Amino acid sequence: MIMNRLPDKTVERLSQYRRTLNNQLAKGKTHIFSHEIANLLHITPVQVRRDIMLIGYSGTLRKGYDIKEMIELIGTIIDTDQGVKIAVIGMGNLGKAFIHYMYEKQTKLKIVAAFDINPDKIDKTYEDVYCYHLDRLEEIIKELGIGIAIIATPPEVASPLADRLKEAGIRGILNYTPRPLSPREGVYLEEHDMITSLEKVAYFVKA
Amino acid sequence: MIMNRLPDKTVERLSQYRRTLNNQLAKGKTHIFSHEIANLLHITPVQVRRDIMLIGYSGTLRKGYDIKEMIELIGTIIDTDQGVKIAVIGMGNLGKAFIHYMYEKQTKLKIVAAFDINPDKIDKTYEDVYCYHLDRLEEIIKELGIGIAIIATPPEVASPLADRLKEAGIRGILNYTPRPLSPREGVYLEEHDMITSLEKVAYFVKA
DNA sequence: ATTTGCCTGTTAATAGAATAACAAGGCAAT
DNA sequence: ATTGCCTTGTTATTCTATTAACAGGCAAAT
Ligand SMILES: NC(=O)c1ccc[n+]([C@@H]2O[C@H](COP(=O)([O-])OP(=O)(O)OC[C@H]3O[C@@H](n4cnc5c(N)ncnc54)[C@H](O)[C@@H]3O)[C@@H](O)[C@H]2O)c1
Ligand SMILES: NC(=O)c1ccc[n+]([C@@H]2O[C@H](COP(=O)([O-])OP(=O)(O)OC[C@H]3O[C@@H](n4cnc5c(N)ncnc54)[C@H](O)[C@@H]3O)[C@@H](O)[C@H]2O)c1
Repeated sequence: MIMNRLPDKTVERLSQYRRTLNNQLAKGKTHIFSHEIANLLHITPVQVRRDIMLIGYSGTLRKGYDIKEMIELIGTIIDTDQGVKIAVIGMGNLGKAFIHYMYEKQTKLKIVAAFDINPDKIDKTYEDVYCYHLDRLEEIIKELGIGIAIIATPPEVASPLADRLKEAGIRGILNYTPRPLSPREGVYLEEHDMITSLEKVAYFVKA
Repeated sequence: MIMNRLPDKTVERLSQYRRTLNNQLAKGKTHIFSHEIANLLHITPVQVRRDIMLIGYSGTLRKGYDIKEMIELIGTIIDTDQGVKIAVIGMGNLGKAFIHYMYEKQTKLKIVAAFDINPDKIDKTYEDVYCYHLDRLEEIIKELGIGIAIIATPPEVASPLADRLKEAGIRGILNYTPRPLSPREGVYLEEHDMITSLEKVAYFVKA
């Protein structure tokens, strides 16, 4: 199947569709209509159908979409076959929350290592994830074949860290530090900051 | 100043501009050019100028923008005078990370209460934030005048919780649960899920 | 057998956001 | 004073995303 680069937002929704579909499958459903998916995710049915069109899938006319097929198809699009290995840098509250969150999730994404500089955290295992000293960053990334890094360190170190990560061969960074990172050639970057979200909510609440 | 509803994305950036401007002010700068702001945030100068235009501010021609003035103006737009009070529901790793993050930040946004159902967490203070039993949710929201809630509980309880929050008079919800909430009349909703972000990164890394 | 109703798939229209283009102002150097 | 160079402010264009519109098809009801 020839697939042009999908729109950003469609990719985000595919991830959500899959999660929802998995839930429905677990409940014993085998087929689902676009408006059912839409209701579960609180978006419009048209948008669901449009996204499905973009990935080249087709439902059957009066039965809707085959849940299992669709889950698998989404898998071939957003997963890689071998799965993606992830590292968390900074084992504070936030880093731990992420590891806890990903623990025992059935996705192809797997947090396989954590890094810190605080001796209290190093060489300990938190929910199956081993924490290494930051000095070993490049070594472990190579050894385990880690592709994506989540930055959850204090803001000051985010930028130099991103440089090291790029050099070490990391292909994608998820930055939770409030310090925005400059895009680096060949490294996909995604950022999120709570204060920005909160101030946005506050603004629209005020109006 | 008559101000139409600002675009979503502009509001997000205003929050970031202010943070950056505060940093620069602390370094002793008094004026700043659009391209300097742009570099610090890794966006384009045009976009900075356009946003500034939308809020009706003007810089001086060869000196750029007066940092102090601009910080104040952004304040009048996204802050409310009395500040906004915030509650965190769910004092797990994530809830604690948020409280820690907001602690001692100089913004008008203030986390003033936490709620949980686990006796180990209740009636304790974490970084100046007191944790109440969920039973007292409505009472405390009214008493303290809380306007925004951050949901960091297990996913199952998110939806009923949102109903209670609405009834209690909450105007904005920031949902960090992977369960999408349906919009509720009169309550501004913002959501973020790490797995979606990760899968998005994974997709674009793969391509 | 025909009609009705309800889905899908796709194209067309609209809205929203980012980028490009450029006029105008003023400082600095000459 | 004139020229050249930056920088702002704003309008126009392009790009991206969402929503609307509708043709096509099948199943069930009449
Ligand atoms: N985006 C958001 O919504 C959000 C929310 C909360 C916190 N934050 C940010 O996330 C970051 C982490 O927050 P937290 O609450 O977990 O903080 P924390 O202080 O609990 O954890 C930081 C961890 O990073 C470690 N660390 C320090 N320097 C390091 C280095 N050079 N390399 C590797 N590890 C290092 C520390 O030892 C500590 O374990 C902070 O930058 C904070 O501002 C963001
Ligand atoms: N969006 C993200 O990026 C992200 C990341 C990590 C975790 N999460 C989600 O955030 C939530 C919290 O994660 P965590 O790691 O802090 O989990 P956690 O288990 O550490 O914390 C959950 C807390 O909620 C409390 N709680 C349970 N039921 C409650 C109720 N009815 N009312 C109030 N409090 C209640 C528990 O006592 C506990 O303290 C989970 O839903 C998790 O899936 C989201």
